[in-house]
Amino acid sequence: MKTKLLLVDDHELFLDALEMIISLEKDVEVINKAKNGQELIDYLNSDQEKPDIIVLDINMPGMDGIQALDVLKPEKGKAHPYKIIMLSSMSDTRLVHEAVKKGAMGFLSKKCARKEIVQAINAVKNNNSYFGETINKSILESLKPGTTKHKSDDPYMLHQLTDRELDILRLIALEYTSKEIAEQLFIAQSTVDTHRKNIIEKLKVKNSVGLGKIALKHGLV
Amino acid sequence: MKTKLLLVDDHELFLDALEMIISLEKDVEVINKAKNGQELIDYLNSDQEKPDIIVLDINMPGMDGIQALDVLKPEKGKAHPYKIIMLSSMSDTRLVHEAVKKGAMGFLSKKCARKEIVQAINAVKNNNSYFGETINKSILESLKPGTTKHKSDDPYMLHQLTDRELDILRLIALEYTSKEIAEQLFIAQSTVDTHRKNIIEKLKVKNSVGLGKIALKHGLV
DNA sequence: AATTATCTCCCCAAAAATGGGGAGATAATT
DNA sequence: AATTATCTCCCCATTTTTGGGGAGATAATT
Repeated sequence: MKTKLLLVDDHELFLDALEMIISLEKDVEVINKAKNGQELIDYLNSDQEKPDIIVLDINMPGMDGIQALDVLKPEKGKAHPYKIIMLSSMSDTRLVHEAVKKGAMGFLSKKCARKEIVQAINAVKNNNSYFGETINKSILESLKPGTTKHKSDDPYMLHQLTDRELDILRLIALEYTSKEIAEQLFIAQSTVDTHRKNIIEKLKVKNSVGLGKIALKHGLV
Repeated sequence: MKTKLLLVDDHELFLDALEMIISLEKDVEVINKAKNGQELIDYLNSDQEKPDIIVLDINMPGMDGIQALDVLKPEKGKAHPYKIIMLSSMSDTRLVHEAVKKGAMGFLSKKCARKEIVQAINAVKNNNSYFGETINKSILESLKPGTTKHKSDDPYMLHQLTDRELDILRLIALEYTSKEIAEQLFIAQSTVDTHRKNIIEKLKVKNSVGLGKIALKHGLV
């Protein structure tokens, strides 16, 4: 029986290419491809053939890979119904930890060599986990003391903000004043100011310029 | 004689995969691959076999695709020595214009279907240009009246600033106040304020948050 | 010689943001 | 029942930014 794969990536070209690489292996077959998290979920909820392994890109518009992992979370006590290999452009340690915590069994950087993806599939197929060489290096690197990480590059930085704070942050980054934001959201200017204060505090920046930069870095604007 | 290709992308996995897709075509051959702009330039400056067509990713660390185009620019009056197809994750109209202006003959989104890359190669091989369907759509979209173009994405936007203004802009983007900037540059705070005023005016933004975003976009910080 | 650009600095006033504090309402969780 | 989180709003004062004006010094260009 061939191992059944489902590939998820928003770039069709990459998706096709990945399929070709994987199809060279004779004991593996790609049963479907999805262009975002939603398509993945929809497929799994349908009554079509279920995959053994899901290769899941992290950066996707709409529902991203990490969010998709949340949805795929198995019921308490049960094992993960699917074996998952994450793919990412950046090999960010935090992302690796996050993904593993949410049940991923493998993690590959897109910078990895072709053979790594095959190795990863074989490893995961046998219930082992696989983390690319690049990833291992970056994990070791991050364990070194004294390595200054740019806090503002933390992809989960914005998770500590509430929904409302995200609204406000976005509008600040769009160069609106507190008064304008208040008018748009039908709340008092003082409320906007309070939110602004709290966001600056939470994100550890000096002023609204810092807020704008973080919003930009995280694709909020 | 087979058409000789050189592929440039920072993701090795994608590079390998792209090579496989292209290798299915019998009149085309991939003679080399590069992982960034510098490797590309180095290869072209070496005495190794020269490619007919270069497939060039835009987003790469270090020297990106657009910068590489600058370096590859032919001497005045002469035609481009290489035919270039740009690849990009985003199909940004501005990028397309920029790339075409700098001599690219094709532009593809990574979202494109597999066959598009083949079509693009064939078109460019015969001295035609090729722009993916996705791209065409976005160009047409941008020609629609009422479509606000993002002026802040103009890569030459900062050229209108004087050296001193660039200094100030950078410090503002680093979240310093006028007073702090004045102290660092040994000038009066009023001078910094004047500069700030002028920069906001020149860059057509609403406030310092806009300045921060532009500085970030242009790698000033 | 005259113009232009740049950098510098100042005046003024209004608007906005920053940084403390507190506090009520609601909803969710423990 | 009590705690916690979130969103809302207000008070205060201070600092910073915005937006208008003008103007002198210098250097470069026409």
